[in-house]
Amino acid sequence: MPMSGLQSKAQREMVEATGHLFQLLGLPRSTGQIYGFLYLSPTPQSLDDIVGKLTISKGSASTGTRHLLGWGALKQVWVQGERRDYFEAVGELREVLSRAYQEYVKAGFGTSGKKLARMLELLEEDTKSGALNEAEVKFCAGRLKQLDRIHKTVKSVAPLAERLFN
Amino acid sequence: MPMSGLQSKAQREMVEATGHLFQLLGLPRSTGQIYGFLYLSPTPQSLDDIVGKLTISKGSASTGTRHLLGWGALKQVWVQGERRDYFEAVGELREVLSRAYQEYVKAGFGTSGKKLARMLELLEEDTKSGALNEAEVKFCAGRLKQLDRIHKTVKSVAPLAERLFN
DNA sequence: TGATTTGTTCAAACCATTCTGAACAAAGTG
DNA sequence: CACTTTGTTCAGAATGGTTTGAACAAATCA
Repeated sequence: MPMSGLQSKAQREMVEATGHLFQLLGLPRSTGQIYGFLYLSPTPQSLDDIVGKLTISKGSASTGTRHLLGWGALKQVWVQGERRDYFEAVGELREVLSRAYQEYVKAGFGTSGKKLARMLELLEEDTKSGALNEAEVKFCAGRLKQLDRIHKTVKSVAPLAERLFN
Repeated sequence: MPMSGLQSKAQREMVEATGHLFQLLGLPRSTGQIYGFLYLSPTPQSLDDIVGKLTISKGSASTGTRHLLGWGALKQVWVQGERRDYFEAVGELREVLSRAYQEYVKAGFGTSGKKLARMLELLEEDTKSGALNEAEVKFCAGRLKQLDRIHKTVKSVAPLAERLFN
């Protein structure tokens, strides 16, 4: 019985949604659940709270929270007189997203640009090694060119997209 | 020994890149490989060509090509005097991406908007059922409001993004 | 100091998804 | 019609990644 500890239906829905979203992004579902839970938690929650409310293992909770902390999506708060760590979602979601954008999307474009350049080099090699004849090389060069145009086009929206978050 | 049949290094790199990309998007790697292979193939290729060049199973090749066909990323061409099906990547990548954008991104935003609305309803219920007290509801409402603002902001770029492809 | 609480780590279990390959269906050929 | 070629389907194997839980480390307490 997952999430058995969650009284609020809104919270349950949120946990489900963020879990699903993370999964879609290729990240651990449990990490998303943790974020969703904390995002709709009015008060800071401890590791054990998370374990209890979401009924996930301590291991998942621990790695998940550290992941999110590093990511800047969570912050640790110390509750007076309490020994354990408490977590809450950072309020400024725009900043979190902005950071994510920088790290993921922008970096991604950098590498894909490099990959394109690399492929043009390899095409050069293929010409010399005779792996492709002249016509074939020409065809491939055309296709790569097309990719490059699209790459540039999409890249051109980057500065605009950045302004959305900042 | 995967991809042993590919002479061209550029093609090999492309196959690897598209395979990786698809995987990242949560789609079958082999399907991506097929697309990459055909994208840099000057001539149409048959199922058996694909099986041979990429050393994937016939099953994967069959389902992959049908997937891509339905997706509009591939087209079938009939080579005269040949019985088997031949495939080639569609030249207009922008159209493919445009379609993908429509189907994935736009649809995704639709559902996430609904999810937000649903959560506000549930918050209502939580108030009545007493699952959350007044202060808690207020807090959650604020957070959901924030999500809604972000949602609207991102949505506002949609028409602009669409123009990129069209 | 020994006992307790709390967080981390990691090997093994688990789960979901893809891939394979063989059986099958459909269509073509002689 | 029997035989070949070609594509599809699907049950089971393989793979990749997450989750668990128990052992461990670190810190606090008495």
